[in-house]
Amino acid sequence: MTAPLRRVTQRDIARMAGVSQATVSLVLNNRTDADVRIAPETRDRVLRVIAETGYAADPVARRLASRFNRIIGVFTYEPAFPSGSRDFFHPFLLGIEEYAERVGCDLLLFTSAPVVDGRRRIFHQDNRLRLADGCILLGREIDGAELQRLNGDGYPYVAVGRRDDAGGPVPYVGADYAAAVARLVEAALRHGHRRLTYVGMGMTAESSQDRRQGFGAAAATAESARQVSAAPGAADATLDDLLADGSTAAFVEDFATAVALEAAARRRGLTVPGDLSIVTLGDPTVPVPTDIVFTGFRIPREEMGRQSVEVLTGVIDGSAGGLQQRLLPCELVEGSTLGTPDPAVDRP
Amino acid sequence: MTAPLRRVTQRDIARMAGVSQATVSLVLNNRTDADVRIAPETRDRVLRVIAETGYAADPVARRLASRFNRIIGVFTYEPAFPSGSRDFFHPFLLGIEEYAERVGCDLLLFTSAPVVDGRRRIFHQDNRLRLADGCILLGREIDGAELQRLNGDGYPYVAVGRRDDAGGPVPYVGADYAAAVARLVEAALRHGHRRLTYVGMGMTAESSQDRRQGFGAAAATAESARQVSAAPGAADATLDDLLADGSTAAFVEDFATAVALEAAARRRGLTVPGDLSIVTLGDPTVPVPTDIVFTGFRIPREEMGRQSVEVLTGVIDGSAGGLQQRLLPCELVEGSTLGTPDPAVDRP
DNA sequence: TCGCCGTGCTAATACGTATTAGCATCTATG
DNA sequence: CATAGATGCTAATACGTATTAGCACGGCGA
Repeated sequence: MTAPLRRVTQRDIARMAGVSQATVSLVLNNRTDADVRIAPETRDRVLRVIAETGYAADPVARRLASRFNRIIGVFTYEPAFPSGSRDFFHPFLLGIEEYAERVGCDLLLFTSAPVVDGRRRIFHQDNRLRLADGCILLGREIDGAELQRLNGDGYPYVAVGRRDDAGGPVPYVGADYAAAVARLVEAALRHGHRRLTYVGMGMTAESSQDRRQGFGAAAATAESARQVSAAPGAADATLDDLLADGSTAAFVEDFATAVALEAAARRRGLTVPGDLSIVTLGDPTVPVPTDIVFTGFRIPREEMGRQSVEVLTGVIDGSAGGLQQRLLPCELVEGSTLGTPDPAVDRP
Repeated sequence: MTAPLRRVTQRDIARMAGVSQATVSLVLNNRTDADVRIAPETRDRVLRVIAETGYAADPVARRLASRFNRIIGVFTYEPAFPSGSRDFFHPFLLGIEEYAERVGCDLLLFTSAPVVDGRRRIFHQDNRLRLADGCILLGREIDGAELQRLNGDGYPYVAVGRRDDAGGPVPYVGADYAAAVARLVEAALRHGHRRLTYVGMGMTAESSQDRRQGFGAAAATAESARQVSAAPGAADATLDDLLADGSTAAFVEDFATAVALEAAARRRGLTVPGDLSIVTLGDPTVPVPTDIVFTGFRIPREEMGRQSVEVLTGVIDGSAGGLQQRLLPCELVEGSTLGTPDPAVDRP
């Protein structure tokens, strides 16, 4: 083991080439402004020494001196790994990674952010946000107070998924849930469904609100359009509720709940979609094994990742005018769980 | 939009608290050495101002001044995303992420490294390795010259997967392929197989060498133990070759090749494992759909990721003595493709 | 009274780069 | 031959933090 030799610096290069440190920096950055002139021989000499030594500028010092780092931060607003939802977030990361590579940025995952009260916190004692030029926020729910603080600090960021204003507009790249749900509702109406039920997970997350709003708007002409809440574990109770209401189509926010509901229906001898149509409203957030292809839609996760980087770079260099909020369309999935309801019969 | 307000610095805090910048730094770092003393009242005053302003030290400046960054770099030595192998590498990343979180480090993905001649390069014009305190290297094949350079520079790194020396020992966390393959060969011998064939992908990667070595050592007592090379596309030719040789068991390095081989055998009316046993030597590196559970082993990818971070932190702070090379055991998979060979019959 | 020590803090400097004002030197021009 | 302008480079400084030598002050013992 040799002693950790000191890093080669611009000073060393300068000494070797017989110039000043400033000249090395100018050559390195290929500055050719009108008021910065380097003789070709000098430039070559410096470049030769750089090549010989294999010198590379220290990015940390560079960042301190100038303004940017070419680093994009990624903050995952979910409890620690390993968690069931990690597969759900992976495609976002792939898109982010792909676009970051294209624009020549490195990606900093803020794995060091501590978990307090079951969720990650951006702001804490030893906040490291500034390592990156800007940050992408991932997660089902994002604390509005933290968004507000980011806005206040003028820190460049983009949320993946639409977010309500928080002390100003929040830049985001989201999925157009409202439109996707509306199209599914319309499809159900065309199939002859008249009593629809939205089976949701909660009310707070923007992604839930958007789905509910799309449902409510599109189902306005139906005979009945209710919204209830349910969890995967309560599938039987949910099924009872649907049957009691006479609903023929369930729009289920959570994929796992849809799977459980279908299984419960089958156990009772009901057919899907004959006795009950089940529509899912997005990809599984936790892994659920099933052989059935549910009718529903797909969230353009990779594309959202890509575009979030695109928007972020715009926010960082200030070139993003009003284009800081985007909603991407979701692709509908033609599954086997939405169909024409059987003529009403007395059900047990 | 407000003008991008200047960052709050220690100077600002110092001014507000009526102390010097140095004092702020000392308070912030909770220094309580014998020769550094801060009166409790002063400390409280500074801390109060810090809390009020929400100040957080700039990690970049901190890194420039001190030595460490609490950033672990991850270099993926594969061509750009999207590539088929990304799912193979995901579990490594999960392990890395998990352990990084535990030790409070952030993760820097070097997505900016350019691809030259079909592979990523660590060293290039605008080398950013120094952003991180150390680096984890991922990839099937890693350029020995680059490892040598890392060793020469004294840059802390760890390879995931065993690597040959390169101007010195290479720190790594690998999988013990030799032992895993040897156990599978022994199982085949116990089943009565006498003519074995290793179906490989190449000779250069260390992971291939280790498997071949384990095969060769354990199969020494067999009547015949050959090694051939093959690709998934040439499954029929490979099958011909196996039958001509009279091999009853194929040890297939590449998962996709194993799947193709089984399909080819089935098309010819052969049974697996009756007519031919097929053993796989690791997880799929590209996604291959199959319903069959192949006998083989599982690479402890998440654990390798975790331990690579552990080793790296040791290398960085110099506390890792001789423990810089680890081989982890692979878990055997009891599949349905290794069995007792049918009594030899004339095959078409 | 002097020296000594402990206490609490600050001034100065280093880290490695980018930027800018400006100093020499040389050439062209009147 | 004085001067203006172009050319090629450097000195100085900023970025924000960590570290260290050392200053000022008060109390205490001799």
